[in-house]
Amino acid sequence: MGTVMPTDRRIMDAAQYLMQVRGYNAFSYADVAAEVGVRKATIHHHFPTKGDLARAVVARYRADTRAALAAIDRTTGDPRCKLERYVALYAAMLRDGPRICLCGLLAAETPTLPDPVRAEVRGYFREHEAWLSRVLTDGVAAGALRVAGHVDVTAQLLLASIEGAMLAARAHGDIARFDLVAAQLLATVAAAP
Amino acid sequence: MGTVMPTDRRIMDAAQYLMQVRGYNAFSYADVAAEVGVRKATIHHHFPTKGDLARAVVARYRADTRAALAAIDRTTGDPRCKLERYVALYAAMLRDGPRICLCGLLAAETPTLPDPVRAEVRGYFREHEAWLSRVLTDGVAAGALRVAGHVDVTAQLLLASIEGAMLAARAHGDIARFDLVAAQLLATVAAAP
DNA sequence: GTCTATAGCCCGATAGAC
DNA sequence: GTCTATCGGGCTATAGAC
Repeated sequence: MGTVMPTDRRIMDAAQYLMQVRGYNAFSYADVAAEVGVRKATIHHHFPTKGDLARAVVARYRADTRAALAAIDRTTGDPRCKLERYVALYAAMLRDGPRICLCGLLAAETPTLPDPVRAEVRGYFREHEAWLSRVLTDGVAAGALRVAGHVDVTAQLLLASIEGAMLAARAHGDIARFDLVAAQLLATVAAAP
Repeated sequence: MGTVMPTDRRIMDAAQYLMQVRGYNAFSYADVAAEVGVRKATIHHHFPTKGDLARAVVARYRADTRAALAAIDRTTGDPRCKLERYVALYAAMLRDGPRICLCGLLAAETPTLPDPVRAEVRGYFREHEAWLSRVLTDGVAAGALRVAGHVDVTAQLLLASIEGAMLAARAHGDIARFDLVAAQLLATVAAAP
């Protein structure tokens, strides 16, 4: 039957959840240990320092979302459809508990992060902006999208607005706001021609 | 000659700076005390708990920005000019040290905030969205602005995008990105007719 | 209103038995 | 690889002298 999930994966799952809810500075080894059902020392065995744990979690998060982008590319060729699926990734996250984008939250905490974690977060932003930029470029070339201004800046605007919309939804305690704002964003910034 | 600034104001100034850099969960009474040049007990005398201090700081921040919005309304009647000045408020904050919008950062930390602080942050978002909504409504009525879709949602989009652009600038360690993205935002979402 | 001193707790991290 | 036990330190908050 189903294989038991290894301890280091269960630790990362718990740590990711806690970080998406509370951020880097407000979760502890004790929190993770309680969630997983092991002792703090066990976590230190797998991830010696808190920075090590956070770095591993963000690196896996990047890899997971990279795979999600590849899946989108494989599934559809329509640029507007790609952007809608991209937004849907974040909407699903919001709907599944009080979580927001891990890298959006960590971006806010940038000045307090260990250097390796900061580097991973920066990589996330670069990577997603590059993917969005490519989708926009293809869409414009194919005549499927209308973009005003530079494509690269528009890609940055898309990511920033999505991250900001998650923040605002959290501030209001109203997840539905994200869907409304994101829909308006796509309609305005990457409009049909 | 110049009056000496009262201790409680100096405490709030230091606390606000630290909160805009590190957030609620990563600043301490010891940090504030060191910055102000008093002992921790002195801060507890003026603000008994950390939640009291944070609430007072956010309430003052709201009042300050409310005054800034009123100043914009007094200075110009042109809606596009108002929006540009609004963005300039945030750009000035970013340029003046590693700070971002206090309420954007606290929004990310929402689940860990004391209730009164959370309420103040929520009030900030409501208030600014309402002001933006009014500017957009006036601009559309006067034929000075072109807004696609609902005005209220567009106002929410504007605020969310600005907050998100500050996050992205922080993640990249590149303040200049904010100005580019914000300019593109205004040109696209609240375009000239 | 500011200070010294300290309580009581939680933190990240380590040592060493099993 | 997981445990018990603990270290050293920072945290919020309080008591009480001046």
